[in-house]
Amino acid sequence: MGRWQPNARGRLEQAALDLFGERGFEQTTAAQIAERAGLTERTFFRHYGDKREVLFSGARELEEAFVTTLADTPETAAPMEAMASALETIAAFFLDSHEFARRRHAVITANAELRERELIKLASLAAALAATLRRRGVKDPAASLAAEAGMAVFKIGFERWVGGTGERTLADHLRESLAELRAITAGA
Amino acid sequence: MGRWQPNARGRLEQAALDLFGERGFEQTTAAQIAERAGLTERTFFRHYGDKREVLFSGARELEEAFVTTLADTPETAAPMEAMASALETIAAFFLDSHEFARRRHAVITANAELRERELIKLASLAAALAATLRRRGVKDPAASLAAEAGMAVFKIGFERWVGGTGERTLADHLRESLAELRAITAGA
DNA sequence: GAATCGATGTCAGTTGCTGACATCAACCGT
DNA sequence: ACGGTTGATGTCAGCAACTGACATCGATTC
Repeated sequence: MGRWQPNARGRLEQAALDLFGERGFEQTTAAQIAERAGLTERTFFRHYGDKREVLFSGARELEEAFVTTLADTPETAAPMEAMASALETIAAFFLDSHEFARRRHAVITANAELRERELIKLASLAAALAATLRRRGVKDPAASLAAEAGMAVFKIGFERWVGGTGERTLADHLRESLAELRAITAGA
Repeated sequence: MGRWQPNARGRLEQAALDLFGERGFEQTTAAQIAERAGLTERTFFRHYGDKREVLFSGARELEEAFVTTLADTPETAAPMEAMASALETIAAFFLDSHEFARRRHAVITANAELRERELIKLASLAAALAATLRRRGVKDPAASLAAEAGMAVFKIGFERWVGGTGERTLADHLRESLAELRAITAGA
């Protein structure tokens, strides 16, 4: 048996989500989160660069998976075809997490600072996707725009999925949003 | 003559942009900005909700102008036609401000917290535009997607304009980005 | 079994930000 | 002309986010 309880990060993230849900993000101090997890405030800040980051540990994995998937699509696919394929694959990661995503999303949308953090994670993801497209030979501004368009589809589709009952899958919502974007931009 | 020097906000914004440029955002304290403007830290926080906000006073006006312009396009225009027209009009606001925009953008891109703030301003703008489109009878998710697509075009076009020499106008870059988005999303 | 390591704890300090209250020129009504 | 009100600012005390320096002590390594 180790000197400390295992899975410190997991305990911190669970405690944070619970406390933010109970009394709100601003009304919760880092010391309170740490205390509920059986740790100290200083340890909290060793695991997370700031108080908000405790809700975004999954972002790195999502970005990696997204980039890998996009990079693995056939070179022959047009930029938005590749994005569509990547979106399809990524949606599978969220198949069993509707309830968790719902709780987390409720906390985030209730606070402006957390929305800011969410947006910069999406922007970072868009930048990584644009770089991947460029590596596939797509020129700018096409690469950046395809990445931003993909993020717009992901954002809107995700919001509608998380705001729904969970009966329709995320992949479903993403396909619908992409089709809608195509219809809208189809003008002369 | 008043009891105080006039244009406190203007002095604070100028001092902030200068100091952030000289020594960086994090290395500048709110008290230092206030001091250079001949005011106190407390007064700084009366004018701006937080330290970052001093760089974003123009966002409200931009959003208002954007929304007004979009609302004033003929009801017959399709969503992206209306967005394109609004982008065109908004570009005129930036005709003589390339140098200022360049300095400000350099400061913002150099700091993650400032990039976060910029992103949430754009998100707020997108939400306002989506609401305006809905008021024109556009359904969701089309309204949200058109707004997000418009913001993507604005973002990419603005970045390319601000990173250029200023010879090509912002309107120019926006038209190019929009055309590129249309080309990309035109797939089956 | 000694040396090292790594996750955690302790403590003191800086900065962002806020509430409560004071000041005093300008303005307003009589 | 004069008393009251207003509004932008100043002063001060305090909390919470975050950081650097150093200590602790099981576990691991040689």
